[in-house]
Amino acid sequence: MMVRVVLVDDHTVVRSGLRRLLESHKSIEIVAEADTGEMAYQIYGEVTPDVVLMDISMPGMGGLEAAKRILQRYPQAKIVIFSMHEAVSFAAQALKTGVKGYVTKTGAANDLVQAVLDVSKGKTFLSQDVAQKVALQTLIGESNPLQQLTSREFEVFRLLAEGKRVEDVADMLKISQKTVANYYTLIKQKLSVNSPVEMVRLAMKHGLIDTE
Amino acid sequence: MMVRVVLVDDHTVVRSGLRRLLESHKSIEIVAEADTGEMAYQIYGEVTPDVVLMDISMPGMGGLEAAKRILQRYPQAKIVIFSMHEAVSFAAQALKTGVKGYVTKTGAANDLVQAVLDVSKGKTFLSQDVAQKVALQTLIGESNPLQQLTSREFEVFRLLAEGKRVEDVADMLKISQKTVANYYTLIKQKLSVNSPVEMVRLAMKHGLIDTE
DNA sequence: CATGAATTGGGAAAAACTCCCGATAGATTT
DNA sequence: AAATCTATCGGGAGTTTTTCCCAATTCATG
Repeated sequence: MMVRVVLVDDHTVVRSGLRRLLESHKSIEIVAEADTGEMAYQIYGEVTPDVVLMDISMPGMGGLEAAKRILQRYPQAKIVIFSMHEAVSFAAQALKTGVKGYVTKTGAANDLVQAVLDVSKGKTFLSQDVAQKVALQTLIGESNPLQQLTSREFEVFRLLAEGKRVEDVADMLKISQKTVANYYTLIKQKLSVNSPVEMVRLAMKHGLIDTE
Repeated sequence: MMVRVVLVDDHTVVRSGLRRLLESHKSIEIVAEADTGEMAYQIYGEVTPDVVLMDISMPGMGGLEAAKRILQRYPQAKIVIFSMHEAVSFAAQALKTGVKGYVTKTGAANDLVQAVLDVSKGKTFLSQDVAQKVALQTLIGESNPLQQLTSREFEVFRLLAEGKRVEDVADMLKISQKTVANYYTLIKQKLSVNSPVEMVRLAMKHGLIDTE
């Protein structure tokens, strides 16, 4: 029984690599590829694959947004998110949207195959490195305030913490500056930060931006 | 010939420890102690010691401010600053005020004795760990933009980089918010930082705040 | 279908930031 | 000793940001 997979990533080279990697496993078959979230949604309807493997960061609608759309239309869809971010918060955001697997690019190569296979069987998969961090945080009893943020708030927070100005964020998300400014205020309240500096440090602490 | 020393630190316990440490050396004699910068200044006039060993961080007028006052009145005073900060910038700020020695608390215990003895002989003393960093920075040709800041600007920068709000800084330094705001603008220009993120990175890079 | 959460943004006041300027006090130079 | 320079401190005023309040949609879920 083959596991039929759709590959979604905006980089052709990466798709080729992933295809090779996955197909080296005899029970996995790549039935289609897409290079945007929009296309992924469309293709899903056409081929109804067993699993969608999707990059989290893509121009236009990102991986999470695309996943959300697909899940909305096909609630039983099995999606694995493939991400460069090892931060717990990203995985949390992803899993909250309903995807079944979260794999980091830095993890073991076999993780990817495992994730696809596990998810195809109805299991959930989370990369070792992320699982490790979550476990530690939990055991230490350290709470992650970023969990309180909604998907959109998280996005805005991340961009602002990177140093983007309110105006830039508004442009990037195609919403008004007013909205971003309002989110900004809301986020600061939710996270109890009083200054932009504290916000940046919080983001650094949680690995959203690099310390350097 | 005994070296007559005045000890300045706001923590009684620390003073006791330092006294013990220094007096274990037969040629050092603690002739007085002070727990504030103000008192240090006053005592200096009364006992005119050979060396003043002063903690950099004390409530009220800090160690550097106190050193400045003493040096202003007694330009030949020999002062050793004792600090928790290993960052080059702190040492630079200290030496710029005219103190003769800078010793870190994390350095070797013997450094302290050595610093007092060296300075009493008219030499200058700088902790090994700091010297090491300075040397590396110099050899690598890396410049330290924080050097451009005046003493007060540096102070304001440090507090802001820690996440304090303009208002908090104004309260702490007992100056108006207006002044802090003006400094803030000036500092950003001098350091060419455009966002809080850059400010935090710069401060981290130079060890003013922890990486975490 | 109703309720609630999430997303979006307007209006208006408050706060922050910027830029320019002046005052003072010490230090340095001539 | 007088003039100059630098650091520190803040006012004025204009611009920008932030805040707070509120409302319209959309969408999911009970």
